[in-house]
Parts: sequence; C-alpha cells; structure tokens
Amino acid sequence: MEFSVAVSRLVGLAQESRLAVFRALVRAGPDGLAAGAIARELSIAPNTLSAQLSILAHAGLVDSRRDGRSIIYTARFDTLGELLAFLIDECCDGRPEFCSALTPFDADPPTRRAPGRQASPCHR
Amino acid sequence: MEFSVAVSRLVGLAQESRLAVFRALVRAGPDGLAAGAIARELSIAPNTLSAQLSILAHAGLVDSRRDGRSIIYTARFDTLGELLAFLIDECCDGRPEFCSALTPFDADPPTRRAPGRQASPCHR
DNA sequence: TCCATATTTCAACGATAATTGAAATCAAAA
DNA sequence: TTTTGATTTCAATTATCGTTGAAATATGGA
Repeated sequence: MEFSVAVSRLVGLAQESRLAVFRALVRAGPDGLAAGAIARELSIAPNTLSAQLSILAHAGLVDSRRDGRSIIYTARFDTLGELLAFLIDECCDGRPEFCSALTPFDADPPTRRAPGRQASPCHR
Repeated sequence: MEFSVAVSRLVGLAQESRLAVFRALVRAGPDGLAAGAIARELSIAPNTLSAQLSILAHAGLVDSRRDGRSIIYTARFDTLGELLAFLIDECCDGRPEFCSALTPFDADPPTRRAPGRQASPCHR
C-alpha cells in the first residue's frame, strides 16, 4: 500500500467519533447501519456524522448504499486488512527478532472476546 | 487497550512526517536513531521534528535515551503490537466470517520484503 | 401533489495542530 | 572556562479539523 494511502486511512481512524463509528459498523457486519441509526447510537448530530462518514468513505474505510430513504454504511474489512498488513510490514521488515512483540494476540485476554488466535510470528 | 489510548496511538501515526519518523525508527531497530540523524534523513527542521517526536513519545510509540550530546529514539514494538491487536479485535469480534479479509498478509507480495508469514485467520 | 423522513451540503465559527525563528538547555571538546 | 554541537522550549503564525445551524436534496407515503 502506498504511504500516503496508509496515512489517510490512519487519519480516518485517528479520531474519537470516527473510530467509534467504524467500530459500530464493524460490529454491525455486512448489513451495516443507516446513517441515522449511527447518529442515534453514538449521539452525534446528523450533519456532523455525515462529514465524518464522508472522511471515512474517502479513506476507503467504509462503503455506502441507498436503501429507501436511508443510506446504509458498511465497514470495509479488506482495506482495514491492507492497513494492518502495511503496519506489520513496517515492523517486521528485516527485523524478525522483534516480530514476536507484534503478536500479543493472547496477551490481553479480558479484551479478547473471541477464542484467541494462535500467536503467529512473522518469521520463525 | 483503552479506546482513548488507541485513538492517541492512531493520531501519533496519522501524519505524514510522524509515520515516516516511526518507520525510520522501526527500520533502525533497537539501536535507534539520534534526533539529528532523523532530521537529516527526512529533511525536517530539528525543532519541528522535536515536536513530532514528543507527540510520538506521549503516544507511547517511541522511547528515548541520552547518549552523549545526542538523544536516541527507538520505536516501541510492544505498543504498536497492542494497537494492532486492538484493531484486529475491532474487526474479528463476533464476526469470524470476515476475519479472513484481515489476513491478506500474502496477498500483496510486492510490498512484502520478508519471506511472508502464513495466513492466520482469527477463527477457523 | 403535498408532506414527512433521512441525509447531505454549505458557510461560518472555534478549536486544535503543524511549522517557524529565536532563545534556552545540556553535554562534550578545546 | 569558553566554545561548539545537539536538542528542546517558547511564542507566534498559519493551516487544518470538527462542529453547528440553516438550507438543500432525495425518497416514500398520504
């Protein structure tokens, strides 16, 4: 992924309400959520939310489709995955000995609600 | 990881020069780089860089130590790992069917310089 | 058609962030 | 101790960001 694209995706997530919006969309899954539903759930003014959603959309982090009067937003898992891959690359590249620090996926059990994935170091 | 901590870490990385600084530090490994060396390498004014480094440090993304007249900065792999774990949690939680989209670690070979890790879906 | 609902657009405002030049601090060398 | 080099701090400026109220657009129902 291009450096500047990574920056804009990070910018997309680097704000309290936008990260909350994205998280809500991730939790909602492929059905997504209508803009109004998000606004109510997170207590954000509709026009403010619209601006944030537009930033998320331009960052490629969400998609939208119209359904009747509503506009349904969904999280884009593929681009989040690309961003994660970029960040992992940044760390692992040429430095195998530190990759272990990048896989603490079972190090913080309370916040992990899913039956953990096994540690998967970038190199052995 | 706490939500607000995740936001501040993302803010730390969500800026052109800060992401470049962090990347340079990651590549430099545990030896780190002196502030001046970073400034020269990235053509950033020393005082501007100092402000950015201070933001990265407060975000917990870099450490610093004095060595003679220089101040050596190093990337913190542990906190980056925590941030990645947080983002992965956000996506995988309760939605196993989309986790595969989060592990395109061998999907973009040109940008991966290390002998790829195997795909490791959050759930099977 | 007229009305109500859902969302976006626009302009303006206040807040926050990034950059700059000058001065200050700190450590090493002369 | 004076000087040089490395980095930070400070105050000021500019740019960018987030929010708001009002108006505009689009859709579906009466």
